[in-house]
Amino acid sequence: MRVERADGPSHELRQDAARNLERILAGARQVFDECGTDFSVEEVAKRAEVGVGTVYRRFPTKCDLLDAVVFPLHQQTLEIAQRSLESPSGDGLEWFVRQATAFHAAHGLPSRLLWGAAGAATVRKEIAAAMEVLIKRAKDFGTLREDVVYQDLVVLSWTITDLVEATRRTAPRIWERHLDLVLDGLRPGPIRPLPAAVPAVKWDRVVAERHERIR
Amino acid sequence: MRVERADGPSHELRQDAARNLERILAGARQVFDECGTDFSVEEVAKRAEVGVGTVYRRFPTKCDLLDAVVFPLHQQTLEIAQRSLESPSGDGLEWFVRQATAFHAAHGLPSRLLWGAAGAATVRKEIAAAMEVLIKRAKDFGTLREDVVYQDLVVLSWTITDLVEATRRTAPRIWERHLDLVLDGLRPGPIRPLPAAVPAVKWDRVVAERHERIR
DNA sequence: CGGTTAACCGGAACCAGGTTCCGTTTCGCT
DNA sequence: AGCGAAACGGAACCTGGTTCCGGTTAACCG
Repeated sequence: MRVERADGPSHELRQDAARNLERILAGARQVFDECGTDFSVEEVAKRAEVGVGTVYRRFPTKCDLLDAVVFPLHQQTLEIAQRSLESPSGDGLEWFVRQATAFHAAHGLPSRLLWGAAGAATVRKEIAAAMEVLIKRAKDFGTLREDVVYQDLVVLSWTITDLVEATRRTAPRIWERHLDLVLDGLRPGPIRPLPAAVPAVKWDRVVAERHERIR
Repeated sequence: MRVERADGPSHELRQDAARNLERILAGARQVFDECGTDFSVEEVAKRAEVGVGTVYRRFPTKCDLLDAVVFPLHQQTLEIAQRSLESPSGDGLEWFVRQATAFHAAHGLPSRLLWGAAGAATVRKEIAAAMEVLIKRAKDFGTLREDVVYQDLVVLSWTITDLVEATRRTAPRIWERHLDLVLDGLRPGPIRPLPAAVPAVKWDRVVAERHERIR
């Protein structure tokens, strides 16, 4: 008797409401692209040519609105995981980590927000299942330490995506060097050559960009 | 003829002003301990038994106030760096990274804010100098790959401190395992045993804590 | 000491942005 | 056409950072 959530209306929307919902989503995507998470609900309403009240009936909070905008990204990450299962070789895991990170780097959303969004949990579980398979394969093929567990890979992805976020504007490829380093380890031994480091002249800008100030 | 900044008054403060400055700093430290970066200036003023206007004359913005509170942490990190120079062995670098991370874990400030604070730049340079020495020694002693550069260590510290921040409440030691992993690498080979992973029952909470929602 | 004044004080007012409220309008149905 | 539920819009509200300004006071001078 009452519509519960924006992501799963329990009854048909009235024609005008449906039209406005589309407009709101379109406007939100637009504003989000421009401002990232700093987008203002007022601005979204303006783009959608709608009152703020209308936005808020559909999305009770700014956070819900963000969830809706972000929703497709979960699905796309899952698809990367599934694609990396296709070849049964041992490097699917590494391929997945690289692809997923590159994909993440391409859009501007902090991974904490991406995976904290409502509805992310179920997708996360599916990705986890895929990763367990990838991990097993990598161990079988001898490309991964036996004592590494799923958790470690998750933590690794957290650190790498945080790095991506901090350096997107100033050194958008630095995460690749760091990932290579983590895969091989910092100790001397049988290693592959690393990608180039950031040129010294650029480094100060990289540092400045990562260090933020409040508000 | 005009006092420029709170961190370096160019003339003596009037007695009442000096007293209030102390109170404000004390209050700010207190409130910051309780609320982290969400502390409100109004609350600081209340603790200091002072009007907001008084706080704002001393610290033109909330950010400046935070800088003042955070200032001692820079110095302490530098001291860790200097202490790790004392022994001329090859493991000073690793010791420094571990100590500095542990120190960082002990207080609640995101490292981006810590190092973005005004006045951090000079300390950073001193720490960098120390790290260059530590890196050289580690390479000479054969405990560090030859192709690793200063930048890599900085990036490593960024990722590890971000991890610390994300897991402080739920898995405050997980960064140690991850650091061990990064030092040795994820590939099979001559490795040392890792610290335990997070127990499965706890893991969901760790994940939930890291994934934040907007506002 | 009283007078003078620049420095200082407090808190009301302002502003921005998220959220709520409610009188008005519109859709969908009979 | 008439009716009620659903939807609309935007003014009003709230929180928290920041600014403003009339009143107060420390410090110094005659």
